[in-house]
Amino acid sequence: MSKQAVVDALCCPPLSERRVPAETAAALAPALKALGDPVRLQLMSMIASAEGGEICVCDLTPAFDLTGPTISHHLRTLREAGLVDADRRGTWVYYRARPTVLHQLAALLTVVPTGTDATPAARSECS
Amino acid sequence: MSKQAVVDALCCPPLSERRVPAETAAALAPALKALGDPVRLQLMSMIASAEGGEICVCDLTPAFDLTGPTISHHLRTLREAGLVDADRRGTWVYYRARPTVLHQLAALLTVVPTGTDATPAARSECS
DNA sequence: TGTCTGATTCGACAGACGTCGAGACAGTGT
DNA sequence: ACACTGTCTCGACGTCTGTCGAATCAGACA
Repeated sequence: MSKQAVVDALCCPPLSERRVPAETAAALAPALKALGDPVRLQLMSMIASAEGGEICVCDLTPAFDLTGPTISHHLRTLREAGLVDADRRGTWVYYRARPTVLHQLAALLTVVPTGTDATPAARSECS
Repeated sequence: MSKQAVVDALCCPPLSERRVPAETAAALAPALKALGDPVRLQLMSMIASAEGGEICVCDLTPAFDLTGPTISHHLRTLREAGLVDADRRGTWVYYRARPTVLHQLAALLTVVPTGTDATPAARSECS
């Protein structure tokens, strides 16, 4: 995952503070795109809000009116966007959120009060 | 724009605090999808960070290696997602950011420290 | 080993998306 | 009225996406 490495290396000036450079846009857009589907947004939320920090695919699949392969496809998309991580434990596969990219997106979308001045309060911590 | 009304009416429990309901996901996903393209992410940033709060299409178009119609198409997508507003003033058309949806997205993507507890500091103001 | 269950991959299909060129529309200025 | 400039709409194109059923892979357990 070389793209993942790029995402990890970038950091988070709010979108409304200065123009986001092409490379940052290219690196972060795939994560936004991955969350830009209602099913994946719910999946992401279920994973991120899961008790114990992880959730089994077997709990994810029945929550939607979709087939197993389709859910699997959406989970793969989230995985490739660097938003979640999976690991198999015995028969079941568990998914866990990766907060790093989520942090970056939240910081990017933070709106500073007025157009041009830099407000430090708007900056969330970033690796 | 009935979808826009829905977006405006919704509000912002962080994605990682509790599972986002299907209706919220359906309402917010289009905005994330709209930002999930590198060109549109840069356009959004240029608009949101513009001096005076607005920017002319004639300043947007030459910043990309794309034709006018293509930029126009992307701007329409942002407009339909409720992220920007346009108005024509004489020959030129100016675009302005709508912070409401951006606020909601930032709040949604905010990651609360540990899986289950609600942290009030993570909540940004929301109309 | 064989079989069963859970999850992923593969192949296919309809629909959506990003891009372009050509044409239409809106305002300005002659 | 006419021409010019800036922006948008339309139609077309190849590509990507979401979905499914069928097949495959990974472990568990007889």
